[in-house]
Amino acid sequence: MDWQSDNKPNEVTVQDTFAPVLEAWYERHKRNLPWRHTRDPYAIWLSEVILQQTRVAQGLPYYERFLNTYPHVRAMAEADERDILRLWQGLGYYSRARNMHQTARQITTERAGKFPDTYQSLLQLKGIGAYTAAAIASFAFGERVAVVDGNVYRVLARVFGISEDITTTQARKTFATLAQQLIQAANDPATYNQAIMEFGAIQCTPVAPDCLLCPVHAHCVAFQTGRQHLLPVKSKKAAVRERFFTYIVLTRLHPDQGLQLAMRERTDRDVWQNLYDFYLIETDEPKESLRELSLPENLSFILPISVAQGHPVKLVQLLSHQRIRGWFYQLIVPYEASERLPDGFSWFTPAAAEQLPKPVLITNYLQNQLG
DNA sequence: AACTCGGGGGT
DNA sequence: ACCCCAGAGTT
Repeated sequence: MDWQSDNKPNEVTVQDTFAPVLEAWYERHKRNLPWRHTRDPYAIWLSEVILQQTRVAQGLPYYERFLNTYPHVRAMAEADERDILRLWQGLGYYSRARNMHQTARQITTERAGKFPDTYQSLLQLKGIGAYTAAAIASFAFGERVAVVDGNVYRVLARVFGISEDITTTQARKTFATLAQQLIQAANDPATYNQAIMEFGAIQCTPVAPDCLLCPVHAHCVAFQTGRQHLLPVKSKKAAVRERFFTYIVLTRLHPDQGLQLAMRERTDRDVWQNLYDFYLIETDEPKESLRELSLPENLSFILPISVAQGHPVKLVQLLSHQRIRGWFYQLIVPYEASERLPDGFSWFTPAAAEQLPKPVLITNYLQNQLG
């Protein structure tokens, strides 16, 4: 007997008991997380943006640093985007930080710092999609709107035996509709939303779910049919793209400030937008030396008069969708010629470079070279 | 609907 | 290796 079986009129169905059971489970098992002790929509919004596609353990220190640095939305609005990105450094998906900053400014200037307080109005803001709007609306304002995140897909797919491919638009509708039905029976919408996500994170885990101690296993289609490991169904992703980055690390010796590095902001519509790196030549094949490269015009002046420093440093950065192999050549530019840098580049001391937002690959290189 | 956007942790 | 993570924006 599963929870999809026929509902007779005037009979308590499992759809009525699912939410209260999870709420009860939550009160016994919930973790103590800082954003669960506030109803400040700003703090909740911040936590939700940080936690998009990010594990709690990874996001937690960022949440604390952001809230300390920018205690309210106006403080974030008044910050420089560069400092926001620097604080975000290492979290990935940097458009989250840019959109968050834009939304902070909009709320500060157009709404006098007051957050929208409904699901629909929250949805209008940059960086707030269906999940985040539901999370803020329920946690901060008590609206009865169901969150649907990766945990919810997994829990509902298993308990209700739904084998639709969760990457399809049709399946998203199926799960959203079911989730919205289930939250109707919740004692408290905010608690229920927290509960189902916590349940997915702790009990109904992707691998080796703890079914024997699960409070709903008697009604779980997946458990009753031994299909826990087969649900949810998710089509495979595209292969990882291989990229080859040759970095020309131009350096000079400033008479007063010592060593400096030439860096620039990445502005292309590509990975690491608005982060800083070095002069980059990308090739579609690995290049074993500088001689194999056809060097661009804007290096033709500076390169021949510069002095290469030994062997290149080789580092690999693995992203979810790309594998970037970086070869770093350090060159020392004669100080007399060092003002003629390619467009967009400026000189930074190591201390100044430290303050710039950078990809992890670049941070690792600087760490290796400068200690 | 398909693609793109990071980085880290678990198995 | 592969999978997943309190997803969203763009094409």
